[in-house]
Amino acid sequence: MEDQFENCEYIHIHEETVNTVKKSIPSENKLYDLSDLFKIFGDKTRIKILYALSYAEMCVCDIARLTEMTQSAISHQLKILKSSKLVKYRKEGKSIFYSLADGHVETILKQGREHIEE
Amino acid sequence: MEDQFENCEYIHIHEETVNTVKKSIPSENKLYDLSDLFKIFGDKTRIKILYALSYAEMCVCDIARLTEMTQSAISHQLKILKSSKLVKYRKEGKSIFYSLADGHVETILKQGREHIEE
DNA sequence: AATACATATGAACAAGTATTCATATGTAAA
DNA sequence: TTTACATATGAATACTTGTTCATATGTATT
Repeated sequence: MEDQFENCEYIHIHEETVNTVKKSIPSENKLYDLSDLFKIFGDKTRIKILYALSYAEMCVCDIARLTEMTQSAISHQLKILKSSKLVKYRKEGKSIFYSLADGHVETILKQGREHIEE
Repeated sequence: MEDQFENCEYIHIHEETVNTVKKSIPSENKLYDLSDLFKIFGDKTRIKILYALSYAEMCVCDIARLTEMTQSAISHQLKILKSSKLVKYRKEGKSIFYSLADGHVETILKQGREHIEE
């Protein structure tokens, strides 16, 4: 990683901009957590699950059939969605019903959709 | 992909839910585009670039130094951010100044941050 | 035209990840 | 306490992707 700036002349006007911005951006840890969160949304299967749950709570098998994917695949994905607190669940007999954890999910989906639909 | 529902008994109450939800969720193409968009946010380097540009327009070299990464890496990432219309740019002499393309970026970042900070 | 700076790009490698398959765990009914 | 259903999980594979390295293109200055 040495000489990483070999292409850049840093005796110029933007020196100050870099320093100011460097102080303003969130910490490394926060950026890490943020990108981790958005990674979750970066998969078609998970997006589909999240959209589905925005309309109704559903059990694993329902989601499997809706998405036409295997029960195993959905279960793996739900585990990821659970661990990032995007979905919550409740047990009822043999079934487990999943639903969205909070309103941020829908807001994020909405903003994303607005962006691509322009 | 045969027998993908072998674990599920579909002679039960949720039949109707599945059908209703199936009609409500966005099309495959839209889900694909959406997940593609969020993939962009799912990388620490790109998140950092987006945050940086939310404070000031910057040239490639400035961003490289700010992030302490190579010019090449940043250039590759900017290409991705350009092609998904998250950043725009203007030329000035030898430099190219990048900035955020629209307000959605900041809204999405803000929502994400709210989610992880709870 | 030649030089120097700023940015872009292609190929290759390393690291991460979504799905499948087989199987395990949990839960209720008989 | 068997049996059947619902969900979870570990390992393996195939696929994707971020960075590096080397080099190319673009742009101004001399």
